Amino acid sequence: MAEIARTSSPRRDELLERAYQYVLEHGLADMSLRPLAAAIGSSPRVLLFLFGSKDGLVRAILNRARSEELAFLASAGQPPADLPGLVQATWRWLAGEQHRRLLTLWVEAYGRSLADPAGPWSDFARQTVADWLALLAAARPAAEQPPAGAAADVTLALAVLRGALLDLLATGDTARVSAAITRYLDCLAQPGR
Amino acid sequence: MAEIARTSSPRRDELLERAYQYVLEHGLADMSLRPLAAAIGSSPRVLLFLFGSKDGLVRAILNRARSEELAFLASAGQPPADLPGLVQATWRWLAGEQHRRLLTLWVEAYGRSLADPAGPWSDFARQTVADWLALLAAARPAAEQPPAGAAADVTLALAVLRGALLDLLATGDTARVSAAITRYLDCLAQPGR
DNA sequence: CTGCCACTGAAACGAGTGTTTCAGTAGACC
DNA sequence: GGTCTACTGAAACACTCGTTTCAGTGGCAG
Repeated sequence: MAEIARTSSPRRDELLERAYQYVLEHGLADMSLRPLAAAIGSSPRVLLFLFGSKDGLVRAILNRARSEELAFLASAGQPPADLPGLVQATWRWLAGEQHRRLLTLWVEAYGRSLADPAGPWSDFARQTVADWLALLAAARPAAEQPPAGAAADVTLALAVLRGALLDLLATGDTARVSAAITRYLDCLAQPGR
Repeated sequence: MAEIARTSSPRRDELLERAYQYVLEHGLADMSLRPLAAAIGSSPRVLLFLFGSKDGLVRAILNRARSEELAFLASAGQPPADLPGLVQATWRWLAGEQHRRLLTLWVEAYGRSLADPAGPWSDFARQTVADWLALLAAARPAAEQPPAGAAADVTLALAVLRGALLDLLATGDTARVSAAITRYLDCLAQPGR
């Protein structure tokens, strides 16, 4: 009979946190229960008991990752800023060394989510696009900016940030990529349309 | 005794092409030899004989995908254009429905390559960044453009294209994402610095 | 003491994995 | 005909996988 996932419990929270750290270190792709359980001081039996199935565990880990992202988004939006300000703050966060592994996991999950629309990843990609667009769309509009074309501006800002992130994660060349962001901000600062 | 990979042969080329098509359809992540072999009219025995190992097969498939990308890059650079022209041509290619599956595979491989620097993917991410930067860097410079800052311009152009691609693959919203590209091109057309 | 509860250990199940062993077959070249 | 090369089929090997079964812990409430 299939195990039913516990919705929450101290032990579950603790093991989820450790599993999350383990996945940040080793990647999601070839994670499997026995090595993971051994590394975090548990057993496959218990993981299945607490999360229902491996897919349930993966979903929980992905949600854990997303919550870290959402925490930043909330803090970034808090003193309301205009679009350039948000882009700058977001890039500072994305480029931080301490977020490399989270963001690598993010790209991995994004890729799998696109390639395999079933599975525990399913809506991961669409969901994070929505999360980020929501943050940037909340930007305080510049005075002379007409609302028409705002969607394009926000989409462009998101594209710049994500594209730069891909480059940074592959090459580690912070200087070059940050210069590109600066160039984009110059562009935003231009007057007219 | 380990099988040695054939470097090339008619049969190998034929099976590689079919395996590539199969992977475009089903993704790389949970590809395995027996189902693949059955689908393309072969057997695990033969795939191992021709490609040496599963990793060898994956490497061959990834190279096959890269060669499709390189073919476009070569054609795109051929009548030398300036940066906006290249961006426009590249976006037309990226946004084409017929390239969706190739590009999805591309993102999946990119993610795995970042998460697992060993394995058959190893340098996939770094390599494609280099491929694309090379194309864009070959852009005919605008007359008044100083060479300083060219690297930033090229990196920004690449980031815009890749970020837009991520968005497009997840949402399928061609209109919104293409509008963002247009907005970027407007930006490029601005005079000054 | 008796239930109940969240949690755990050991072992097995059945299926699927990449890979190897052995034994071929079809065709070209001498 | 004989030999060589390219390719192939069937079966086994030695795993690992997610999951299940069964049999327990220790602690806390009544």
